[in-house]
Amino acid sequence: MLSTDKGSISLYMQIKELLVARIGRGDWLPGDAIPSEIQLAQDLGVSQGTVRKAITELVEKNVLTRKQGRGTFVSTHDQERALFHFFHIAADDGQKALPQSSVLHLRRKAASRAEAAKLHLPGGSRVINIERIRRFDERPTILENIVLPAELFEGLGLDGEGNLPNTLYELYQREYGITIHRASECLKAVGASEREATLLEVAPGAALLQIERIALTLEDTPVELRTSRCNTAHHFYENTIF
Amino acid sequence: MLSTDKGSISLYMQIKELLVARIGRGDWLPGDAIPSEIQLAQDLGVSQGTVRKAITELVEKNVLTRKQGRGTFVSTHDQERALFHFFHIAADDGQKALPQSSVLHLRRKAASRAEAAKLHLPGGSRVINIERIRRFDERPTILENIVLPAELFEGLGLDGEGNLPNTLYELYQREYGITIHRASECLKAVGASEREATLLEVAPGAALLQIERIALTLEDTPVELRTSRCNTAHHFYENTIF
DNA sequence: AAGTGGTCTAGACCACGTA
DNA sequence: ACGTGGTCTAGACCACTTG
Repeated sequence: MLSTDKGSISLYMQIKELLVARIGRGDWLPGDAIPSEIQLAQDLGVSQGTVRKAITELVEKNVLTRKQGRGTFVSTHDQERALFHFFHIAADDGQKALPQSSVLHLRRKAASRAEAAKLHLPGGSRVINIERIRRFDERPTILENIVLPAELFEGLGLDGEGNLPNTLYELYQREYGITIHRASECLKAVGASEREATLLEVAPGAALLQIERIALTLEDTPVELRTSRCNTAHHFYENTIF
Repeated sequence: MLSTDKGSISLYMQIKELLVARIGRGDWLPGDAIPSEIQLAQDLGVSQGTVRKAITELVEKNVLTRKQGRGTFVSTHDQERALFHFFHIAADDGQKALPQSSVLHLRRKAASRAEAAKLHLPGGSRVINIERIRRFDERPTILENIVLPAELFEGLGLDGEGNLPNTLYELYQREYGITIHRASECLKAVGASEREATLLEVAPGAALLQIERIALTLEDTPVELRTSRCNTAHHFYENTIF
């Protein structure tokens, strides 16, 4: 099981990988408690400190959550996490709230070459394409275009298009067992097209903030492409550099 | 020195604060080695593991850098750090390089009300204002407007305006003992003014990416305001969410 | 009271860099 | 050879949550 050979990687690293593998395999679902540190230490034949070090690094990566006196749990995608971890738009007064979403269309299609490449799919794979508009206080502010591998999200949206929840990442996790752990975003300033201008109620050519996100699972598999175009007249994208 | 009372915070936290205080005070300068873990443990009357835990958290915060077999050092602002930690603009082909900078003007003035508030200065304090343009391959791409408290950066730029290095954070650290540890950025898309359009060689009203940064020291004191307006026709702002 | 994570110790041995 | 950080152990006690 665990290797203590001279050339092998450290025990706590092996334990980390083992835990990640078991979570990825679904042994423990988001929200479940994993065995206690002492229990794991006995099972694996190492000391508690070694298990603890492995768990500590997974807590730092947001994979696990410790609760003193209760146990260690697989992290979930609650509203909190969606809001503070993956949603970076705030109002000019500093207030942060999730906007209301309404779906403009939801359809299946063949992936474009660029989409297939970014999602690591074979050329011509089927994808689900969602376009939705997000409003703060009734004011349309963000236009989102989302692309998902159809294979991974089978049946999504087939029960009526408008039935999607506001926080999609909760849905991915609950219904499809897919947990988004990382994302990389590319931001540009672009001019609004005629259609975008109409939908976002701005002048054609007005400056919009474009955010291209690739969302990844724990194993770094890309599973969602999301392009947002955002009217930043009364909102901004915030980023903290540590 | 260290308190082991019941109500007090944990030993390793106290050690962390002590180390931060000594670094802030200049006991060890950036690039210096701090005493070894064993040495510190003896001095403080705790075990190596406790010192180690304190140091580990400071390494994660980029305050210290460990080098196996050599020691633990106060982090420095080398080019690497400037490039990968605080500079988030990359070319469309993914290449990342620091642009060349040229100063448009450097002057002293009274802080505006907003500037004073953001820098936590008393109203009407003197500030240094730098405007510079940054070019990738001769193409003007970023217009930067920088505001610094004059008190902290005495004498900056008085030896000829154009003499500033490309990576200012290195200068702040080397010449003024000020190390930038954190920054918070607010991004918007804005239309180019006439002047900006001329300088950046774009059409007036063209969409520019505006980045407002507040840079902070280890003690979370704001010491620099930087507003960048960036032509994102061939570049983008990248952000990774963990 | 029992079980969990959180802190801390004292010591062992390994891997690495320097002299 | 020596000193540094890096890993690991076995055990202690504390703080918190739950039955």
